Amino acid sequence: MSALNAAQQAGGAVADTVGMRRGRVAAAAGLNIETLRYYERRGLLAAPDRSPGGHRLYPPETVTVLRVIKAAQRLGFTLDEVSDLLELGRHRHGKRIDAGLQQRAHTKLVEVEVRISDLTAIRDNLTAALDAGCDDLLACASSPCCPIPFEAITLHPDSQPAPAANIRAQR
Amino acid sequence: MSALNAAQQAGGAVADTVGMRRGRVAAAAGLNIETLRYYERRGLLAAPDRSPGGHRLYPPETVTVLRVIKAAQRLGFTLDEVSDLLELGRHRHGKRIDAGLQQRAHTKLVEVEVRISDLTAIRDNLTAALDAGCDDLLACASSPCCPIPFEAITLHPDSQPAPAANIRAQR
DNA sequence: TTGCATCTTGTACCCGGGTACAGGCTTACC
DNA sequence: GGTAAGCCTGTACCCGGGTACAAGATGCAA
Repeated sequence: MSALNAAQQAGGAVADTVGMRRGRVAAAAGLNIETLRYYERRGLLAAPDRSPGGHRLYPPETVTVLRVIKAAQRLGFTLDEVSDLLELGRHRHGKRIDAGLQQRAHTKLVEVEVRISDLTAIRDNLTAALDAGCDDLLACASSPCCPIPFEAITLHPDSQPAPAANIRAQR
Repeated sequence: MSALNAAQQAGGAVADTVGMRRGRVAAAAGLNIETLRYYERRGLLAAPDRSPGGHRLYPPETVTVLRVIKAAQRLGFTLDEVSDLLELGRHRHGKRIDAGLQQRAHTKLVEVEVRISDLTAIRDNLTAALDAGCDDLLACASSPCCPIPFEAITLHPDSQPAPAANIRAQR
């Protein structure tokens, strides 16, 4: 990278190859500018070269890296996991020691499937409550004919998943 | 509530009807003690009567209320929504002004269904990546044969859901 | 009456994933 | 060479749902 940027600064003909500053990269990847600095702090994004005045100058591939990070997040990986995954990709070439992405994707797949079946159960309960015409949670809790499984829910707290059926807006 | 507790304190014969203290209620409902105080702060749990020394004395129904809160959370409602729902139940009796639980359950059901279809898409992508033998995210991003839809993911950030495929342990 | 469990309060911290802001410096363009 | 946009740093704050802790008071049983 630094060799590349040095060459670019020496013979910089095309604007894009000199290096992009934060704002441009963020706009190209559809992210908030601050997010770049945040990813750098978290170790997801390598610290880029700097201009003589100290401004970050990113190579164009950075946009791809950011897209990959977002894609992996979409697949359910946390930023820590994404960080591992990228690191793994970097060191994998030549020596294939661990199972890497394949193995982790499989683990994640199982988690996602659990989450889906959990949400499906929730959906069924909501549907049942609608069909039964439930109108008051407190009344339901003491009515034997309400289909909401209050006991099942509170007596088996271990199976309690993230209460994340709620949708957050885009960030 | 306070009338009830006053009556209990006056004629208190059975131990349970005098009022339960935080620890007992929390244990009975399977919650951390601090959670009771937290729910009181959030307005989910009415402030109970106190002993002469200032200790909270909860009526036994409180355990049911807590179970209901947990059940509603499990159905995907946030604590703010649960709070509304309980309030709604309290004021609904006699005058049926708004659609209440039915309407909100329906709204929530739609949200849950969106979340399920979203997770299903994620699952399909993970499966496809496994089947294709993807090994390196960065390499995949520039390979036309990788099934992970990097563009779809990054070009339509509006459809981006909560990155909540990850499972948190029980709380 | 003593001793210990349980309670009281306020306040701070945890998680993950960012976002915002102030005060000063650099860069780009005219 | 002037001016505005953009960037630099550190630090604090946001969301939701809790959890932890310290110092002191109360409650209950032996």
